[in-house]
Amino acid sequence: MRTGVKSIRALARGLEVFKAVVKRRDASLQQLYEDTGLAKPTLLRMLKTLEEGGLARRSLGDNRYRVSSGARLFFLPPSDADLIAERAAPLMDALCREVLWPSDLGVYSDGAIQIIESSRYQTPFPVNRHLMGYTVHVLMSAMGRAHLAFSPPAVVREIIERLRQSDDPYDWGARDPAKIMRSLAAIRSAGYAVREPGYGGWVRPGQGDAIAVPVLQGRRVLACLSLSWPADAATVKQIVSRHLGQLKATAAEIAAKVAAERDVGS
Amino acid sequence: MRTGVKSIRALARGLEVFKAVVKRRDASLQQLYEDTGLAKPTLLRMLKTLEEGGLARRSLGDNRYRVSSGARLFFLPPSDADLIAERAAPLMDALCREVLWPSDLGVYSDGAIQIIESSRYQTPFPVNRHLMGYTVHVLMSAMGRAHLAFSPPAVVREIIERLRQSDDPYDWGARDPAKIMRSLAAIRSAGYAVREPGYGGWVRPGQGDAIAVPVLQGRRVLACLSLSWPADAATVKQIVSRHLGQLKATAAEIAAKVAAERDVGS
DNA sequence: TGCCGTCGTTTCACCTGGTGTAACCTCATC
DNA sequence: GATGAGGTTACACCAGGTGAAACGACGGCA
Repeated sequence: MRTGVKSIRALARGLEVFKAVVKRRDASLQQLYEDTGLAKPTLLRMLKTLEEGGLARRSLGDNRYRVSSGARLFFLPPSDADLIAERAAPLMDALCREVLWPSDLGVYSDGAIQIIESSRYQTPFPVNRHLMGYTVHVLMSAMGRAHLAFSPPAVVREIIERLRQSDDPYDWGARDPAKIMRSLAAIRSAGYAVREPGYGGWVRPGQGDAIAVPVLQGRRVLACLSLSWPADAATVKQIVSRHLGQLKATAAEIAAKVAAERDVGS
Repeated sequence: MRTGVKSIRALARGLEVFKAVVKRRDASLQQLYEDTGLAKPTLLRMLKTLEEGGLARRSLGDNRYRVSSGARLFFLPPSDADLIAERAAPLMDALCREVLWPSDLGVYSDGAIQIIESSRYQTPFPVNRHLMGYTVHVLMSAMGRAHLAFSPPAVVREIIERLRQSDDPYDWGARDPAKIMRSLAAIRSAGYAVREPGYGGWVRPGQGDAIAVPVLQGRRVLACLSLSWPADAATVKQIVSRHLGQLKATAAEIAAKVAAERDVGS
């Protein structure tokens, strides 16, 4: 993105003040003055603005500033997927710079894999963009197969059971569990998943190909990270030998970042 | 307070942008442009700033802005007391302007009444300030007695039981429940509580006096609202005849505001 | 009661920094 | 490859953000 946009000092400082109020649950002007180093008139104006914006309030009784309870309305608790996507984004960006091919991040949700982040914008190659929020099929896509292969048996059973009831032809593979189990074993020993041959028509200017690895937290698959490229540019073997290591490393970094975040939250 | 402080436009607009992003869970620049009416370069700069401040992020995959999950760190869930205090403050301010004597707002917590808001700053008379956060005794203070008198019997029993185990001499009245019950009945029929004679030494330049009424939500006492004045300025009878109506009306308004807020939250 | 120190508020003049128009670039669609 | 929509950059104007300094309110102390 290489954005040369300048930021707005007045706003940045206002946010600093807000954070300072949050940090102390209540704060006097003097304390904020000491904490932030801003001039008192400046603080007064900013706190007035925060107050009018519904983020802070000033108590009558002690003239101290507090976080407005109305502020809770602005902060709907973020989903796990949001958190993972946010931690993953810079790492995926870095990966894309090294590898040049784009990668996607997906989570299992409701019988499908949902794309929650993607670096397709970052690559100069004509792969399909507009993928965010779309879903791909568990049994057909590289990410779905990686998710299954590295999930505990109980989770796998549950997902398969769910897919048996699906009307979608792409999910009908769930009716032959034995076959699925064989592929999953192969994926586990290889360390990565490819998509079911013939699936993935969504890369338009020629067939695309993809591999996927899991983002693991203990035994749980948090998400899956894929790498895509036009099929005519390289074979799976070539890509694996060149980039599988980087892909796995990125997945591990994502897991580590999310884990670090979890600790803070508790 | 009558504050002549000016607010900061850049900050106010930045908060608007943030709210706009919150409103749509994710938003393109174009959408924010339409929603806020701000120029796009302005939006870019503000969003950049929000991003750096950890409140927003821009997804790689679709270039859309979302609320950062890091914003969660700023958000400590506000307590009920905070919410009540915030709703009550402007009403207490108004009351104080009419009546000229200050009022306090308290909630029962852990065997005592905690002062969570106060309009003592607003009154020109030399009553004790610095009350926020202090606690007063349930059986002795006007607010504590109002709390008990208008609470359901089960709650009253629980509180009395708690106070029996207190070391504080001011709580020893709990050892004669029958006497307490008689006072509570009297308070209920009068519609307001006064403090136990002799209690309330904390109004310094001469004894102070106070009456208190409950802020009711259904059968629950959310908080208690008191009105204080120097004992030599007026008798309880005079104050009751002049101001009890206003005090009760204010308590009812507080209850209504909090109830309205609750509905939004659900 | 008067003095003093602390903390909050107001004033005001400087000039930085926020602002929007206009031009430009990128990408998707047909 | 033309068209249009959405996103970004450049630039020049001047509103508006800024902090020093003065002022005011309050509490503590003796």
